This record gives sequence, C-alpha cells and structure tokens, in this order.
Amino acid sequence: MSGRTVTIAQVAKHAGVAVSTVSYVLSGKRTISADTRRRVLDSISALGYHPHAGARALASKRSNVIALVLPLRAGMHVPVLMRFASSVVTAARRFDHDVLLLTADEGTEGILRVAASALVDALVLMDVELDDRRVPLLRELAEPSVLIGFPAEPAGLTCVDLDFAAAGARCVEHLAERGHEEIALLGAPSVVYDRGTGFATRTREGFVAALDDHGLKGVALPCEETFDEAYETLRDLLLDRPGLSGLVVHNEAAVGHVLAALRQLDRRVPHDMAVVAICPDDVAERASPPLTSVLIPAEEVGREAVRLVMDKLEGRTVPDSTLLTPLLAVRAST
Amino acid sequence: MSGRTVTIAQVAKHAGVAVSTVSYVLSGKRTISADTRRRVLDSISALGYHPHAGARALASKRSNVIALVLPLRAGMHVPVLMRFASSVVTAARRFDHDVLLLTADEGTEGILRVAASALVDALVLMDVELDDRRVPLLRELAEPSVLIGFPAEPAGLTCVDLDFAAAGARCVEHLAERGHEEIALLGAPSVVYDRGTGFATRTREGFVAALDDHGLKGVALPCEETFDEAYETLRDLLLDRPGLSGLVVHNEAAVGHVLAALRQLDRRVPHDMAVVAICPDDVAERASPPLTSVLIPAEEVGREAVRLVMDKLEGRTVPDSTLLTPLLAVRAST
DNA sequence: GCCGGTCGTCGAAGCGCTTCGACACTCTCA
DNA sequence: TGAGAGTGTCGAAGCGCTTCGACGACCGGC
Repeated sequence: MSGRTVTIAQVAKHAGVAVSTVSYVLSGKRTISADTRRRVLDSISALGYHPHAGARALASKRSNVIALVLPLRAGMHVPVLMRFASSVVTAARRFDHDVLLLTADEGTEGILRVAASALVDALVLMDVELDDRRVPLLRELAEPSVLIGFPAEPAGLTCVDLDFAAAGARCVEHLAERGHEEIALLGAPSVVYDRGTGFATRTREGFVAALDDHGLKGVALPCEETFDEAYETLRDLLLDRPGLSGLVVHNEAAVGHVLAALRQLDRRVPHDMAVVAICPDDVAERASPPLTSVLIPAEEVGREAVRLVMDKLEGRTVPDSTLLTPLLAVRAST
Repeated sequence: MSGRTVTIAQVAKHAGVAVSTVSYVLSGKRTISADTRRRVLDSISALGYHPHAGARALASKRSNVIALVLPLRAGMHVPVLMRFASSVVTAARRFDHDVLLLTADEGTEGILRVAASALVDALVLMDVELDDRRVPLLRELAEPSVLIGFPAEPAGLTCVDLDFAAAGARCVEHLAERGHEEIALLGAPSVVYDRGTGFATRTREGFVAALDDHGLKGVALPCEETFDEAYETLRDLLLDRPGLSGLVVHNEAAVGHVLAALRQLDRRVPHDMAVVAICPDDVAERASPPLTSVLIPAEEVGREAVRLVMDKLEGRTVPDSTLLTPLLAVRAST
C-alpha cells in the first residue's frame, strides 16, 4: 500500500517498541503482553508491513520456500500431475511456505542449486521413476525431501503415494464380485512401463496377483493414447479373448478412446463390457457412461507430502512409506 | 558436496583475495584480472560454493525469482497451460531466475504478499480474464509484470499472446481456399465465454469477421467437453445446417470427442467434413486423422513473456502488446 | 522485608552478500 | 619526468531480519 518497502525498524518506531519486540510478536517465540502485541499489530497493518523474505531467510536460516520438482515427462498425464502440484501449493501455504517450481530441463543440477543456495528449505519430488537419477542426490542433501511415488530402492527416503497395487487388486475384486470371469487391464503407454515408472508397474502387479487370488482369467496390456492405437489394441484383445467381459483402464488419456472404441465395436457398457477406471473422479464422472472408478486422491497425496516434509523440517521422525488406501466408487459402467 | 554451507568469505580466503573480489568475479560488475578470476573460480568449484540466495537478495535488492501466477480455473485446458508454465520456467532459467508458483486459492493476497516481501522481482500472470481482479493490483505494484493473455482494459499493462483473432480468421481462410461454403466454429465450453476469457472470445470474433470477408455462411458455438455433449452439439448442428462441410475446433479437450462423434455420425474426415483445430501440435498430430491445425506456440509465448518481464526489470521500455502470428500446418483433415 | 523466579522488553551481534569509495599500481602523453 | 587516466583490488558499511543475553518489574514464599 504505502510508498516504498516498510522495514521492521519503521514498525518498531511507529509502535514505540524495539525492533526485537516486533520480531517476537511476529514469530511468537517469546511472550509479549497483549497490549504491546496489539500496538505492534496495529502499526504493522497501518504501515502495510511485509517482512523482507531475503532478510528473514538470512537471519533465520529458513527461506519458507519448498521446491516442487516436476519433470513433466512424456506419457505422464499432465492434468493429474497438476492436481498434485496444485494441492502441494495449497498445503504449503497452510504451513506458511511458498513453492518454487523446478522442471526437468536443468536435471539434478537445479535441485542441487536451489538446495545449496538455501533458496528452499525442503523438496517435494513428483513423477518418480523406479531408477530415478534424482534419488542419489537426495540422500546427500541436508534438506529434507519427500517423494510422490516410489523408486525401486526407497530405503532411507520418505515416499507417499496411492497404493496402486491395492488399487489394481480392488478393481479385480469388484469385477469378480460382479461375476466376471475373464478380464483385462489396459494400462499406461508402453514407454511408461519401459521406463519402469512405479505406479504403472505396481498396478499391474496388483492386478495380476488378484487375478490369481480370485481364480480369474485375464491379461494386462499397455495402451497407447491415440484413438487408433487404443482401438486396435481393444479389437485384437476381443478377438483373442471372446469371453472377455470386464476391463480395467488405468490411463486417463486413453479412457475416452477406449469408450469410443467399444461403441464402435458394438460393445455396450456395462451390458456387454464392464469398465472400471483408475483415474481422478472428474474424469470418471464426465465419461459416458460415468465410470466406476478407483479415484486417485491427488489432493490427499499432495497434502500428505507437504505434511511429511514439514514434519521432517521440524525434526520429527516420519514413516518411510505412506500408502493411501484406494477407494472404489461404483458408477454406471459396471 | 562439502560439509556445511560454504560462504563467500571461505572462498575468498581459499583464493587469497578479498570477499569483494569474489563478488565481482561472480557479478562481472568490475574488471578482474584473468589470473585472479581463475583462482577464484577454481576455489569456488573446489569448495562447492553456492551464493546464499537470501543474503544476495538482501544486499542486492533482487531475489532472482519471478512469480508465475496460474489460477487453474474450470474449463481451462491444463496441458496447454502447463506448456506455457514449463516454457516460462525454462526461459526464466536462461536469465538466471527461478520461478515461484502461485495458484488461485490465495487470490490477489498472494500476489501482494510475494511482491511486498521481495520474494519475487517480477510476475508473469496466466489465464487472464477480460475483467481480471488481479489487474488493478498489478497497476499499483512496484514490481514489473507481464500478462499472458489480454484483459478488457490492457492500457498500461504488458500483454503477450497468440493473435487468436488472426487464428480464427486463418482457419476460415484455409477452409475458404479449399472451397467450403458453410462452416462452423466449435469453441470453448460456454462457461469460458461467460467468464469473458479473452482468447475464446477473440477467436470467435476473428472467425465471424472472416466469414464475412470471404462471403461464407457459418456459425460459432460453444462446445462442452464430454463426449455426449459434444455429440449432441454436433448432431444438432448437422441437422440445422445440412450444407455444412467445414469445422473449426478450438477446444483441446473436445477435439477427440468431435472426431469420435463424426465417426459415429458417419461423416468421414476430410471427405465429408474438413476439420481444422486450434491446438498444440502434438494434439493435432496424435488425432486420427492428424489434424490441420493452427498451433498454439506455447514455448514461444512463455519465452516472450519472460523476455519482456526481464526487459522491464532492466528498466527498458517494452511494447504494451505483443501478438504472435498464428501458423497453420496442413495435415490430413482438410 | 528479602530472595529467587518468571515475564516482558531492549540492545547488539551477527547472518552472507553487494557496493561504494579508496588506493596502489601501471601506462600514456605532454 | 610528472600529471592524469585507467586497472585491479581491498576494506568497510550496510541490506532487514532473528536471536541471545541482559535487565528491570513484579510475583509469591519464607
């Protein structure tokens, strides 16, 4: 509001107290009388004071900024990533922290840079690969970090994610309950499996294991994200397995194509083919018909990641691994 | 690399020079002999020195961070937004700046906070509405800002965007050249028009004006983003206008549905219906058939926004308005 | 009535960096 | 040969904040 950068000294003068008193009012680290506190707070809002972030960081060794490392690689579904990202920002603000956005082009260099320069206090990493180049660096860093997703060797790291194995299994279970005996999983594009991305692999493992448990026949296939490729995959699948009556789709970008392809192939949903999706709620709801789905709790994951990283910042010990239980919402497609 | 935070004083000692000399080597603001410079740079890498961001910001009054304000509102196509965002990050790094991510939930408060606390030097705002609540604030701020998109009253602001009016017109022109006489624009969801978002409105205006110029018949309609709604819109449109032979689709999320609906309605592309899309290249290429499209040059827009904001930071004067010329790529759909 | 213990506040010492003025040199040119 | 103009480097003064130790004032207990 007012002219040029207001400093804590001006606030102190205006309120008739010492600079340190203003600081203690703001941080609450020492008791301040109600009267003084009010005078100080009044002065702060009268002058429109905002503490200088750099000065604060220098003196307190805390920048109140966390890094969000978001590679945005091929085959990742961007809207889903953004829901994570957005919930990380919201959650961070609750802890009075801001979020610095790091993308992949700088590689691990960028992580080192923002950590070593004390630009950030802590890091949240998304889109984690099984064999992730960032992981060794994280182990060396003094700054705490939390991964959204699991690398192959998560020992000593803090990871949080939906329990995708349980999600895959939950879909099978649901279809088994509905009496289906032969089902298929259409997953991520094959490039995602090739890269060894954890969530895709783990869903498939959970799916395959559950097939066994329930005595069902079935198969797990990758699924590309163009209509034509999805169509072909599905057509071949139906030729191969005429008894197929249930489909689990774990691919937000392809789910629309799969439904269109089923339409084209004259399979009605759910009458001729039951479909369960693993995707965010809004995608499932907007499909036609609305899809029974295991929702990806993006908000919860982001919030949890921030909570964990803040706990680590405060020196509290946190569990290495946090798996969120999948929830299945029944809609019109099964 | 090394133990704990290395300071400039340690580098100076290691290199046998004064602290200020190290600083000048880093900033290049005074001439330093080649010999000294080398000794200093060697010490820097030997010790693994990274300047403390907070200290630097405090002393230099520059944080080397810019804010990216990204509301993520309903109806916006997230992957497109993220390409902008990602190119902003990349471009900012070229200028040795990092990017702080701000979302909408804090409202204009957040903008004021990061600017007043000197957390950021400048701001880039995305997803600008015609009547944007953030605009008045920007005018008051000492920090320079650039908008990606145009508000209704852009005087005194710096705005950059694709020239959507020209894009709409370019599509019409292309279809006119191909001999089509009656065409339609399927645009954003109606909520986006209702909100008065600039790019949707301006495309429509360009489209309508070009219709006139080329003596074509046609109509511009909003288009929702579920298959069913897109299907209905299209079916009604075809009933209404049996002579319709060309379609312009300006809606990344719906373009797949429109193609699926045309398939379902037995209209082959491009034989029975020519389709031009306004969307990123990869969406156009991945469609079946690949779509003739006006590409949204996300990378270029982001880069340009950063260039402008850096120019303003340096005190250079910049044009109020930067419109990027649309480029049409002909593919299989026309 | 004195002692020890909070409570509330202050002053000062940094935090790690940039930048300004000063200064010792080395060249040039008169 | 000496004045003037660069060069290259240094020391010190901040930048705005947090935090530590100090110190009155006030409390209850003996």
